[in-house]
Amino acid sequence: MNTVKVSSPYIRSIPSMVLKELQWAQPNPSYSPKSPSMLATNLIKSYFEKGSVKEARNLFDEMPERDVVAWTTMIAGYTSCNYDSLAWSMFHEMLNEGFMPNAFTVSSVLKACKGMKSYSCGALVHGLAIKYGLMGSIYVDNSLMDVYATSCCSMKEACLVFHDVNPKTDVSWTTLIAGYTHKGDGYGGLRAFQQMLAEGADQSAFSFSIAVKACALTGASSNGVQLHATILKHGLDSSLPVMNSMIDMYCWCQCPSEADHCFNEMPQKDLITWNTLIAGYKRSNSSKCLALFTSMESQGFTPNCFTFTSVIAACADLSLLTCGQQIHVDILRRGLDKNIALANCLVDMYAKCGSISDSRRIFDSLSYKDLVSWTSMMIAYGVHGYGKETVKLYNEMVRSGIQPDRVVFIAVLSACSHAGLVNEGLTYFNSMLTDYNIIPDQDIYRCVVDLLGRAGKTEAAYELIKNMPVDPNDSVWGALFGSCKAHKLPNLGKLAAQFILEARPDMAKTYLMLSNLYASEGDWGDFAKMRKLMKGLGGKKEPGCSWIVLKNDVYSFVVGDKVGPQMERVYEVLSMMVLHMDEADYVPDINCCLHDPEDGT
DNA sequence: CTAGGGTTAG
Repeated sequence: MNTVKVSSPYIRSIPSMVLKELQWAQPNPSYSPKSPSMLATNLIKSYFEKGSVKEARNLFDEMPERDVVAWTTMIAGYTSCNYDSLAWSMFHEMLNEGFMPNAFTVSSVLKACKGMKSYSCGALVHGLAIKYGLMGSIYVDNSLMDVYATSCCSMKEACLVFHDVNPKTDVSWTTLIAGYTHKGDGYGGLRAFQQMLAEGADQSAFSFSIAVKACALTGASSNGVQLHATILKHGLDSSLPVMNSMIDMYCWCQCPSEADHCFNEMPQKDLITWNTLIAGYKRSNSSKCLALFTSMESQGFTPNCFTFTSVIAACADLSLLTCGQQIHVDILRRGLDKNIALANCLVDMYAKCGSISDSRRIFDSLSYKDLVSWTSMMIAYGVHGYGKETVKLYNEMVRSGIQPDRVVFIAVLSACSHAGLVNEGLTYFNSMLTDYNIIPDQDIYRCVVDLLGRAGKTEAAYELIKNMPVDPNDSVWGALFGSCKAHKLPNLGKLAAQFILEARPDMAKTYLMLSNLYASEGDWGDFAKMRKLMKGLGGKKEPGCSWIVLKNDVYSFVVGDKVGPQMERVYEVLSMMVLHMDEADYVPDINCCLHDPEDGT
């Protein structure tokens, strides 16, 4: 017999080209299918590999006989295409039809549990793995650890599993380190990495890249520098993930020249290399972020959603509306506008560049809005002073079934405080505590103190501070100080200022306001003391600046600017504005202005 | 025949 029997009902959905391949392969004597479904199983796998999920499913549905391998292929295939819940229901169906899962099946379905971040699914499979005697398979153990690390808030469960893995492989260690690191616990990740070294486990590019990521999270470069040396010693600097991680670490640890050095020395780069450095510079030097973006295409790299989110955020930081609009066009041209994270970033950019109607247009165009979309739009309204709109949006969001988080409450509370919606704000604060069990942190307290303080309820704000479960930080006291200043409560103000200066002795603004307060009371001794302390800070305080974009150039101004292009014209316009202010009987409050008493500016 | 870990945004 030299042809494949094609009478099986499931074979008809196989494309004729593939059939030819199969017929050609058949005479090969080494080819001996172990089960009747093997051909179909291999095809299912290749369908998944090229993303043809529907075709894979059709073929599976038409198989007259399915074995555990076919089922496992379906489960693993769905997961590899990010259809984790479909993988999970496949597993259910398989059990219902009486099949016994093997180690392959269990590790595949555990990967689906990880994708769903489902602790309960993971625990259920854990139980089944014990029942079927599959614990002890290194694949099962490692993937179970991974599920627990991803789905539990602590690493306790993952560590319990890890403890019993024997022998531990570099995969086990990498999974453990990644568990801590992905939770944001850089020191936990580093501790696990050190333990791994102490136990003499094999080191790989995998474990190094995640360990370097852990260093990035700690924000201190000392560990990272040591790792860098070890990586060079092991010759692992040829691994892109390792070096990309290294660039990221140097950026997070404020070592831009080291990040540049790694970047320039890399003989090969990928898109992630570029994106990592671009994202790093977005946080420290937005102009350089834009410059890198401009040069990446000439080096043969095509920007993606990651690139654009950084670049759009850089435009937002620099308030470059025209630049942001041009890049937005680029995003539309490349069809990336459906990416939700990027769209959220655009909402933020337009708001920061003063074009709130564009923010709203993008927000409305989203077919699916996530928590960040709602938050971005609420913050956009908030900074523009549209408190009522923020509150409206909050209510809409809750109605649409999205659970607000800490950041949402910061947005709502600060919007309420700027719009004078005291009672609404307090209602949301209570709802946050009782309906959503969010433990208020310093930022939330600052918002509530500000809410009360702006409304003139300074004493109530002070009472709240006194009853805080943790020691209030300088920004909480700062909110109270602002209220004391606005509502002329010098004694409480002095108290608040003392607390601020205790935590932040570098706050020039606070010394100034405090000295003005002493002056108004005729307390010239304390006045002089404050001025002296302030002078001691030297030029540490960065002056606030304004700027204007003309054509493609940004012109920025600070107080007392004497040189610069067309400065005479600037001062001309300035004096005209002062005239207008006088005409409108506007008396500016210069009490909070920073000025140098020496030269009278 | 079927299974595992790492890097970039928000």
